[in-house]
Amino acid sequence: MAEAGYRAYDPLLVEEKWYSFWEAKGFFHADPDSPKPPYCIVIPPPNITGSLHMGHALNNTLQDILIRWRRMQGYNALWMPGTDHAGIATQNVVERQLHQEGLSRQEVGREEFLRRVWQWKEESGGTIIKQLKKLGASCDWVRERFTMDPGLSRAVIEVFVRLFEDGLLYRAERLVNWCPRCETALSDIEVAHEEIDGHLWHVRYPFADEPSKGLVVATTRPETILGDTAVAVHPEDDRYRGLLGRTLLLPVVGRKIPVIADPYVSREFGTGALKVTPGHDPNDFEIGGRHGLPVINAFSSEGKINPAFLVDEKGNQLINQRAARYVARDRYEVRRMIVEDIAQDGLLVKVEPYRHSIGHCYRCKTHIEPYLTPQWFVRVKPLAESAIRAVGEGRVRIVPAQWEKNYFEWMVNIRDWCISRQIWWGHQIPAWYCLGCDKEHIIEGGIGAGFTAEGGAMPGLTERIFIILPEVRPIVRREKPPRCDRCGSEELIQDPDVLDTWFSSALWPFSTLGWPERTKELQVFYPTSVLVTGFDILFFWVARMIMMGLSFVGDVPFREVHIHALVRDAEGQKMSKSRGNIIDPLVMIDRYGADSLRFTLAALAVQGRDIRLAEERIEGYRHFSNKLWNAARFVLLHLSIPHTPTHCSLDHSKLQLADRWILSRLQDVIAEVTEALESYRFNDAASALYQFLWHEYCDWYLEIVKTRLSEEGDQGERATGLYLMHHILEVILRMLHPFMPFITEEIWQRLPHQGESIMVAPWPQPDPSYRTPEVADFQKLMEGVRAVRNLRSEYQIPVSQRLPHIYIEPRTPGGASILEKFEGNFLHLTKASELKVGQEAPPFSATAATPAWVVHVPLKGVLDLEKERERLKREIGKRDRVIDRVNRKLSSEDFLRKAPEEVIAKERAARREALEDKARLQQKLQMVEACLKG
RNA sequence: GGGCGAAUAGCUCAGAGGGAGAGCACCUGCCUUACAAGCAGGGGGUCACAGGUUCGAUCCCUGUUUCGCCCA
Repeated sequence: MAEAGYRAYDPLLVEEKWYSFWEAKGFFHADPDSPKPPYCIVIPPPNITGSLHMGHALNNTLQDILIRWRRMQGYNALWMPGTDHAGIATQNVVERQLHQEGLSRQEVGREEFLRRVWQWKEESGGTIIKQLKKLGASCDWVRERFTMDPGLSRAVIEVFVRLFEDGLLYRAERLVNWCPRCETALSDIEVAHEEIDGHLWHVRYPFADEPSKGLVVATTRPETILGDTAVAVHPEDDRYRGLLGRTLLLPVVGRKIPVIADPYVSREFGTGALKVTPGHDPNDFEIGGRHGLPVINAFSSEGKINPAFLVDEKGNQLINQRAARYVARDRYEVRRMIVEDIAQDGLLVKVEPYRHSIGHCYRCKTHIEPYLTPQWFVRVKPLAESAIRAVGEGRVRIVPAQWEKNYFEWMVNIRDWCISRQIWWGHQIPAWYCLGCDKEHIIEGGIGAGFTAEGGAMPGLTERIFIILPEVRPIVRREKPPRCDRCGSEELIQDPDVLDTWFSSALWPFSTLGWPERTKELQVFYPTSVLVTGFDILFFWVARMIMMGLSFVGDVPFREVHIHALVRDAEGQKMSKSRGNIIDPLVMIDRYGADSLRFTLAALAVQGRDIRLAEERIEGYRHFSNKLWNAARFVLLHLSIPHTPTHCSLDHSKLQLADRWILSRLQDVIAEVTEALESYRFNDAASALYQFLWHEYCDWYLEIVKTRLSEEGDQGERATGLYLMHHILEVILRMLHPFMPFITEEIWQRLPHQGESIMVAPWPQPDPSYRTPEVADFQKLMEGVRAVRNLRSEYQIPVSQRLPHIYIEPRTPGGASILEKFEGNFLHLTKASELKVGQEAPPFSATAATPAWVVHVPLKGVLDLEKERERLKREIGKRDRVIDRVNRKLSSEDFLRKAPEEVIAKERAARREALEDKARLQQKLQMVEACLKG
């Protein structure tokens, strides 16, 4: 007898082996010259700084399920993998390393810094790829791409230049979202708004000509007083009408500022008087623009106080002893100092607690500062229009469709996209500036581009630093031009900024396929079939890919977008390191195997609801892996019995009811699972397989087959049973493979099989000729078996104690013949010795009724009459409740007149059945009561 | 402030205009020739609240409450 394996499945022993096998065989590779129809998914590229978290695990499990399924269906399935250079995140990592050496990136210089980033990427950037392999991801790894690869970088430059040439790119000075810690601009969507508990400070701004009186304004940001250039009131606010045109003295600074009228001001908020800080608030910037107010940058790029704020209304520097203390201190420290100083001056009227929402950097959580700097922007509106149409017309289908609404909402209100970042790691902007003819707009010295903190060069700088003013005339080219077109000067400097990482991500579906080259891959696989992602990057990524794909390839990047859930912890909290509620997928894989983790995620992936994951769930699904493993062991044990043919074919004449039942159910399940996958209902597919394998194949079919295997019976029937239990298992394995690739391969390889691997075996197709109405008969028999088992359990008769007789009265025509065909199985499943059909049962027996049968189990000597009486009363009570409910319906004229025929018939049948049950049970009850008396 | 979603068994969640379901947990009995990570059986829910539509609502509509998310 062949070794059928250990009793409990151990994933660690097999997973790595099979992954290497698949990879070595080249099963992951998609050949563009294949005649098969293409199916393509591009991976949402994980950050090179990333480590596999549960979100990745879910996202990539779902993609792998789709890819493996389609591959088995005969598609030329390409899962395009790669990673994202993650500009800010990666730069942060390497900067931290430098700091540990006591260095800054400015000190080592751009070239050396980038060398170090690349070195870090080579050493650590592949971590997440290895982790994806542990998960079982069947990506075409030989095609792996990185957003900073030469090819992809070329695509980035190409798109930038074309956008510029089409007038869709511009460089301008705008109030942008600035992270003072990362020291770079961010786009609007990289800012996360969060409510925090703050204060509302009411501050009196004295009149210049009457300092004992003044105007009270309310502010949540007293530190921005330094940049105030006016106080605004609503033009129709009677309280302040007389104050228009008067001059106020700016607290702490002493600068003179006017009172102006602007309809933007809310009369209800605070005091109805608004301090206007055009340099530090987008709305104030607008107001300032309307009134020609000066804009003061009170902060440096690090969020510290800029000496430039010390100016009077004519722009002259002011020397103010007290205010000078603020310089070069952090904005929040200065807030405290200013509040103190204002209080000292008697200008602090009151402070009230106030909850408001403020922007945080999505990378480092630092409070965002609106900050006036020159940046590059994409004019997105024209691009968005075609992208809106693509979804509106269904050329891109978003699943579940509810997300389309969010998509439209955002796209319609889209604003220009700030794409320049003041960091070094990324695609440097292909724009050059001429030191010959444009010199007046370029200032040498300072830090970064276009802004300055303390001014002057930092010690140890190794390269020239330029401030490039908004008025500069950029020369945008695919390569560095040898000389200026305008003046012929060879002194050209490249824009020091790099592009938003999402700019290169937006090109991912076509840049990875070789664009701008017209590659075979692009022809075959573009548009890709589906994009699988979380809703958190719908705007960051999905929308932008649609825009870019339409503009540059002329077609949508993918035909469908499947938006899946976010993985939360058992309490519904977002998993995060700071909360300490992380469930690490790698730990779970080590503990339970990748298959169990994958199956769990698929089973919980319900559309439109987040996943609450607890380790117990994964543990629970490990039991499912084990169940599968043991079912396979059972099959293998019997297949290896000597003289048993393992390649026998199906002899239809030998099929028994149970065989026809399981075959019929198998066709249903194949259809169900396939259909669920087609509509991204992973949970439905998973639970259909779970239910079928465990509760139909194992609980019933394998149990039934045992009777045939243990008998010295008909060799043909025995062979059919062996064949079918193998066949059904093999089909289940193929359907489970996309969900649980490792265990299914391990079992499949042990079973007699054709082909090299289950991962390239065909996906099963339902065969309607196996469907049979006898399924209903089988279900009746199952109910009969359950009725007997229930009586057994009620009377606590152990399975080891055989029941000598079971009496069954069929209640439906043909019942006796169904039973006859099933007699042997019935006896085996109930552990009984003899079935008596249609005969009167002896008096001391327990009775139960199902729709098809009345079952009596003789229990002379065991039957507790008192107990049986109570049980029968309970059963009768159940029937009474049904009769009551149905009678209420059937006695309603309206119901009889308006309800559909089938419903009425169904109710009538239910009543008839309940009444019959009740009559029989009552008869039985009378007998029991008679015995009790006698 | 605007928008979206959710509320069903102790927990996590499916579900459908006509008999309330699953998994886990719980209770009872079982080492029945694959599996105790198992087998068999069982208890348990005013389907958030209030109205409306309907012969019939847990499901559809309206409102309320609570919670979550997104945007401003």
